[in-house]
Amino acid sequence: MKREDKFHHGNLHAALIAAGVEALESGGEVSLRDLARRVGVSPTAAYRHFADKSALMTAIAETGFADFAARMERAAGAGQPPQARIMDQAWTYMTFARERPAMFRLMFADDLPFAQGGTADMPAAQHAFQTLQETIHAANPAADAGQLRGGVVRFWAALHGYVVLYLAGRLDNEKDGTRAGMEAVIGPVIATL
Amino acid sequence: MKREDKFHHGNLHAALIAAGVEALESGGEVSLRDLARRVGVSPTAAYRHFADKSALMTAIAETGFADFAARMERAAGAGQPPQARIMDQAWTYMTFARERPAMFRLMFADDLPFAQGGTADMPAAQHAFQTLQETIHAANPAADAGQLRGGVVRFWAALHGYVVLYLAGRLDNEKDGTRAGMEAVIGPVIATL
DNA sequence: TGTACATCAGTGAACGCGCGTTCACTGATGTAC
DNA sequence: TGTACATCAGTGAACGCGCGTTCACTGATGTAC
Repeated sequence: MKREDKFHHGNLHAALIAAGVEALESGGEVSLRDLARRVGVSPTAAYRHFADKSALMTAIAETGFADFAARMERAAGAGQPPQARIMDQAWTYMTFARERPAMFRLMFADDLPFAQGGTADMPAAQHAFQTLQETIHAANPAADAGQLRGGVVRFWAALHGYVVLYLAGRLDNEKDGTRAGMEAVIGPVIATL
Repeated sequence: MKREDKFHHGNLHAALIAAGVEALESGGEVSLRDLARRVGVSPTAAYRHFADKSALMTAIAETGFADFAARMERAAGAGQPPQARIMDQAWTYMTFARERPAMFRLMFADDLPFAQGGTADMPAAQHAFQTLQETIHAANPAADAGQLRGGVVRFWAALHGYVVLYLAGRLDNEKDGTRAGMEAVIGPVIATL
């Protein structure tokens, strides 16, 4: 047992985050009081570990980015030609959003402090972004920095928009939810990189 | 004065929607009670005109789509070659989102009843979509139905993703907020249509 | 090894708030004769 | 033209809820001598 496995008390920090993850998986809104309840602790106790609610939410989002980055990295190493690896990452992105929609929304919410000025202080998010960037660079090694960035943003926007519209029920969910459906839409964008 | 311009009471339906639009422009969350307050009426009165809060929110979103569709149609008729008209629509989309971010978020929220199963019962939304579809069709008259739909979804996803990431502060807001910045990213997607 | 004490992770109660919705009602409007 | 009446858009009070956050506190842990 590690030092963090103390029973009587302690480890509340991690427990609150875990409860938050759980709450996100099982639906809607996450409240600080509810997380305290799940952990079996008074609401006040959370303030010993987080400055306020948004700090807690940021920490929860961070675990989402960690999972996300790990999946993206796995996908990036899988296929053979860069284009196929990019498509694998696209499907991974889509799959993550479908499996953990509430977490996905939190990660890309715009009312959290870390949203301002990008995710500079969110290493896992940076990591996922870089993984993608490297694969896109591999697909077109001759590209200069500007072209590369333009390509990354283009691909990311297309993919993110597709996923977001899908989650919002704005696409044809039967067809567009399949890998083939996604490839038909995203494929030509990859070809522009 | 029309029949709807009654003073003493009446016209609450329109007044509540107008208050909702106003509340959205001036920031965050919209509550039914707050709208009633703005109009100078008891919260209960709203239920004479809307089944519940989400019906009110849907009506508010509807006015957003009406404005949006009108702007999109104007943009579609402006430039000369189809590609230029498509880009005009892209910039219009982006501009709408920047000018009315809270309304934009409401329109594309996924927790409103109309989100389920697309926006079939939201004529203005359909209208905007069709305007875009027609311009894209004009850009490639030889496309069959499947190709056309694929193209529309591709363009829409790229554009929507770009705008959403922009609003969430995930892009380089200085550069990507300009028309030139957007064109560099979106242009190659238009070329795939 | 045993005692004194500082530290600090927790508690419990409260503050002040706003929300969506329901209830029984009132009082002005407009129609029928 | 005047009266009786039904309609229906509003009111006011309440229900029950949950929220984030602050306050003064307690009681277990671990360190110093």
